[in-house]
Amino acid sequence: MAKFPFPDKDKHWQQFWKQYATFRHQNPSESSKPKFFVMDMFPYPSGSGLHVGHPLGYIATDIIAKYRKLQGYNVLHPMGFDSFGLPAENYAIQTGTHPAITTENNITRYKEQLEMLGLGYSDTAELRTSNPEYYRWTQWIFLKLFDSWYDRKLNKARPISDLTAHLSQFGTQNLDPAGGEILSFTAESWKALSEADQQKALLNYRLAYISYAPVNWCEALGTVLANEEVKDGLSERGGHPVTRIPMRQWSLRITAYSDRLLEGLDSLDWSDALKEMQRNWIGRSSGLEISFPLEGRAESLEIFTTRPDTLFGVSFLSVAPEHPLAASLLTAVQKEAGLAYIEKSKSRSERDRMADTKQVSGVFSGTYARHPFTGKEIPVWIADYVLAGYGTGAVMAVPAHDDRDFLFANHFGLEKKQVIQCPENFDNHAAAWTEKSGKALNSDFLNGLEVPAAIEKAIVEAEARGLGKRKINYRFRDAIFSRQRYWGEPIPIIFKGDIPYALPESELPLLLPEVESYKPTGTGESPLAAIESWVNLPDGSRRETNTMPGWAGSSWYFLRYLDAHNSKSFSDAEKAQYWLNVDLYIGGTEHAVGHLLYSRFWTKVLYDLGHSPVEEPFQKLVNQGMILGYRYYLEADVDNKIIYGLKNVPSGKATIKLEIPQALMAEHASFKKERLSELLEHHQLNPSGWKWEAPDGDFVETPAYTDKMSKSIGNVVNPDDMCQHYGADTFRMYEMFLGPLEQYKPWNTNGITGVHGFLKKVWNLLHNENDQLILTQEAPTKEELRLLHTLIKKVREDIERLSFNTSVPAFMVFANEMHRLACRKQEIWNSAIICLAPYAPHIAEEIWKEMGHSTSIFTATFPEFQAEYLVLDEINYPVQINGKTSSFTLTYPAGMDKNALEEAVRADEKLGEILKGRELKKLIVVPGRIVNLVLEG
RNA sequence: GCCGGGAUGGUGAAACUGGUAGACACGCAGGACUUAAAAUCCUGUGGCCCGAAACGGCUGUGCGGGUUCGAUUCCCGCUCCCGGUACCA
Repeated sequence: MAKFPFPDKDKHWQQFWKQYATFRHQNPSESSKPKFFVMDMFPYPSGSGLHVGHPLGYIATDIIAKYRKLQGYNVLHPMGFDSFGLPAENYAIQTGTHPAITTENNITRYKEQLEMLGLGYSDTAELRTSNPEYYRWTQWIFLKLFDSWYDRKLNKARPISDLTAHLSQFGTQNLDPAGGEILSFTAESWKALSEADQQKALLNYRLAYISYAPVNWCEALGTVLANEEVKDGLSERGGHPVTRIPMRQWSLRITAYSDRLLEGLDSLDWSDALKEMQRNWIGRSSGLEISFPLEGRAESLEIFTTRPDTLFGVSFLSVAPEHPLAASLLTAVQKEAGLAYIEKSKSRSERDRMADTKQVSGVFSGTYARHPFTGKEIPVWIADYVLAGYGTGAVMAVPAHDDRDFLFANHFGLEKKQVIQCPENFDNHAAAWTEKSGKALNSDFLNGLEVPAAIEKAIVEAEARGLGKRKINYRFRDAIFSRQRYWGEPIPIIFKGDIPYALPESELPLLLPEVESYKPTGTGESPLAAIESWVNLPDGSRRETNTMPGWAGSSWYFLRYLDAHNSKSFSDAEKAQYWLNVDLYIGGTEHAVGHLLYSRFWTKVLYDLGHSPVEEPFQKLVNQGMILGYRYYLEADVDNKIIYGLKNVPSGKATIKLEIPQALMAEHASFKKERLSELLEHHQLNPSGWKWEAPDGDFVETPAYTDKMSKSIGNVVNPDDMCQHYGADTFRMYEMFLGPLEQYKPWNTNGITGVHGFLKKVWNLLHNENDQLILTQEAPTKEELRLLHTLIKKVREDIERLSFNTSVPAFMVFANEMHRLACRKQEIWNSAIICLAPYAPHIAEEIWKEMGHSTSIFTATFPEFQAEYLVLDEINYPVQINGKTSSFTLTYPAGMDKNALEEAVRADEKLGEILKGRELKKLIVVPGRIVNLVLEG
């Protein structure tokens, strides 16, 4: 028998591809082929390397890239590294190793692993975000954001110079910029402002602006923490308390793009789930903003509601404790209780407030407002279920038609007035009728209208009477764009006094300076602040010491892939025109509302400013599922006497459950038992030296739980081992075979032998005992050709719809059939090996070479993969069933008429026998296979 | 709570537009080769029933209904699981 030479040969082909740059893309000027741009969400190179979960998406993009190449496309399939980030910085704090060194080592390791899997990337496109040649352009884009404002009239971003020109000519007249405060100037008053005041005003409109936002401050560590570093209000490292304190921050005005980010989703080929996540995150809701005049005061209280149809059911107003008017609303009688409540709300962390959402709390302010329509007195309450940050920070409460208001009214015994008809069987004493259906009643001019019509009418009426206006609110907030950290892109800004100025483009890249210590400064500023010589400039101005957040570099990297070494521009316009947008992007759902929203935002800004030919970066996006690791537990009933270490143990028997490491599952039962006793002791459940003894002397293995693979859980399966043992091709195919790409699935190494066996079977069929390829020049039979074309069709269709898992069985069936027929015909196998190449590139290359080719299989184009091959037509085929006429779709190769097809079916040996002399009533055929056949009688 | 997705043998799963449910693989059982093992190959394998066997019958895609000549697929009502999100007015 032939000796299957894998994985031994893997390295050879990986070297070969590298040497000949097989997977390097061609620039538009060098190629007349159609383009295909496919990419993965690039990794952060962590210290622990890849586990078997990571490559899932990488293998999928690699298969489609190789397939497109064989199809004749100019393929760009790049890989890069998101190399700024916290772990390397934290490691630097602990060990003093420069993050650049750690990062470099990790990238080296990642690249080795990626190469080991036979993944073919375009070498000239590789990038890393921490490279100055890269972050130079990240800084450049930041400056573009800083130098832009959003014109809501034209619905696009424009240079600040346009704004200043308008201001000095017309003031704020005819101007509708997205901004923080609404400012108003005449041309004269604008020109009269000092330079500093003008700059301050402009900061209100820039797409990158300064704000004061709360950060996670940890006093004990003397540093600001990222959200991921805070667990349950304590720092992840050390477990010190964390408080929220406001700090000067850069923010990006992403909210200006809310509507365009929403609308853009419609044109994208993304999953509904993902689009929905982004929609929810943006959280657009339209309604009415209306003012309630306050009794005996000049001010009014502005509230926002999405249910203006229930206006006549208002029984009180609620304002957030942080509302600017909250304290001033308190009358003398209510002052003490009210202030105490406001104080208490302040001290409660956001987390605490969220934790007990079921708890109703609030206090009456003593003040009344007047209902804008009825003039009725409405009490004003202060309640922490109202969020200061959303809408106006004040709401109208309609207990009969809102759950929260209902609970609140119940708790404080406030009035509930029904204004929307609810079904008869609905008990409106037990709950609020919150459905947006039913007719309005007790509602003056709204009576009799259905909810949607009533909403509309109420808004129109409020606007007509000058009481309020239609308003759209977003849950979405502007994106905070600074980190008080070292290992990130320096922000290219200089402060003169407290006014920020852009660093001149000629001074980019602003290099990240060396620091003596990576430790936080203790003041909350980044370690950069400690470098006096860097921060202070000769003219007395100071540099910004914040750095950019992790998502800065990843928001535009797809643009850099096209032109990774351009030192003149961030990406060449001609190349961008040719390559964009990305045809397929594969990555995890964890980036659904972060990276994917930010990169859409940046792309839109660049598009508005004329730097990007497309408005949406990623046309088609697929979320690959995660590969999970198993967690094993042993479960046993034990006597509660001996487990007093556990809390809340019920009397009598109790069940304990202990997690045990994966490696242990393979061990002998008696060893496991011993080990369980050890674990019990380790967990101090058995301090009295009791020996494990379950009633039947045994324990129960619970069904395995699955969880993310992580080093700390110890359920990581390493791709290196898999590749060493079975070879990269087996591993690649097995990862695909495991199940649908999008699905979450546990890794189970057991099945891998099936895929391995298939590849060996192919090899053994084609080689003799002396490892020589034995192919014959015989003409293939009809059956062999049919099997081959079934395979080609299946592989094509599956890859086109990204269903890689169903292609693998097609290969197996084909191999089994060829084995059965002992088919070693050159004509058949030449094509079959090309089909196999995207999945098992190493084996395909080896056989290809043995067939006498001197160049890579991937430099070939395969006509059978091209569009015009196997074009199918359809006809409607009417049939009589039980006297009724139905029609069925008949699919057949182009150029073949119905009669010819039926003839062909009848000509089939077996079918001919069955069909002889009978009428064909129904026939459903796909090429090569009859799906359904109904005969008379 | 709300939004999205899902449930098919012992296991991972397939079935593309409603058309032979369970392809393919793992596992298991039996067999061939072998002194033996490994490797390789062959056969069987949803459940139940009849039968010496070939053949055959019934049943079966989470549960209950419906549409249809025909439903894993479409519709209505449930149960459970997974993911996202949450005092967003």
